[in-house]
Amino acid sequence: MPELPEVEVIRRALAPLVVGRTILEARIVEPRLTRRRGTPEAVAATVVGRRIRALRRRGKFLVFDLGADSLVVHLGMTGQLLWCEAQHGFRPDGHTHAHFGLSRGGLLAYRDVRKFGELFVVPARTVDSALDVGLEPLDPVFTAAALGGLCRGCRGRIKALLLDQRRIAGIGNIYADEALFRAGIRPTRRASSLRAEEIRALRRGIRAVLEAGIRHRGSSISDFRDPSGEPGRFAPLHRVYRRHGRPCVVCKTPVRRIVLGQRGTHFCPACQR
DNA sequence: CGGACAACCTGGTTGC
DNA sequence: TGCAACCAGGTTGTCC
Repeated sequence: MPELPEVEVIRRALAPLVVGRTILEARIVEPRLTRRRGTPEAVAATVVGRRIRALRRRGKFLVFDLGADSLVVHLGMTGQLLWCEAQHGFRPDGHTHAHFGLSRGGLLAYRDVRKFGELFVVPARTVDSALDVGLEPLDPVFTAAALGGLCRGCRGRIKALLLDQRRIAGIGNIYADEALFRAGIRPTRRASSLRAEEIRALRRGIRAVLEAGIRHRGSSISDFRDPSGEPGRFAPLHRVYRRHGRPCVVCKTPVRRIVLGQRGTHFCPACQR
């Protein structure tokens, strides 16, 4: 569910609501949430009493800046962060695994059907090393030269490179397929075989599709919701993702689906070489 | 290093 | 209608 655009949509919606508020209460009821590091009790004890200074995004991670420490949230496949302006309107269901009561009555709930998401606290100055993710594709540092360098140093397939969070941060299965379609590149190509012109097209395709995803408030296949519970509107605009068997929007050739690295992979066999 | 695979979870869809 | 099989936006660990 949540790739870079969805996480960014959540960040933009949540930041004006939570920044400046103090965490008054933290309830983490599903211990799996903190499996990576810490315990529910330790995380809760660290965040209570702290003011949220900023809300940032790094790849698919949301980072709540609490001063000396940062609270990090990853939404896995089905994680949601839902906002309740008034705490008495909070109606947790069986999939609501944590909630945070904030000053001025706000409440932030974490809901996650499949429980692949996680939540942990790290010292603020160690966030970067703890997350260990690569280039932000929407940052100025993500140049054609930078992407070219990654491609040259990679013997695998280009789609695998796009999905490798330690090289490029935030691209998931939907946006990888969509970016490769826009660039006219077959997902099975060896990354090191891309020519300079293809690398420029890929960089453009990646940025364009991520920006479009954000502009349309995310891709909701089934679970994605923004903090107010609204689904995104980008899914109907996907050009290849889960459109196998249907005509390519450009050339009418049927879109194909293959499995690459255990992930469903969609492309137009005519447009993508 | 790359690739194949299983595992972690739950629910929706498909096909017999 | 019932039920099994398969699929899913992600990540990690193991093995070869």
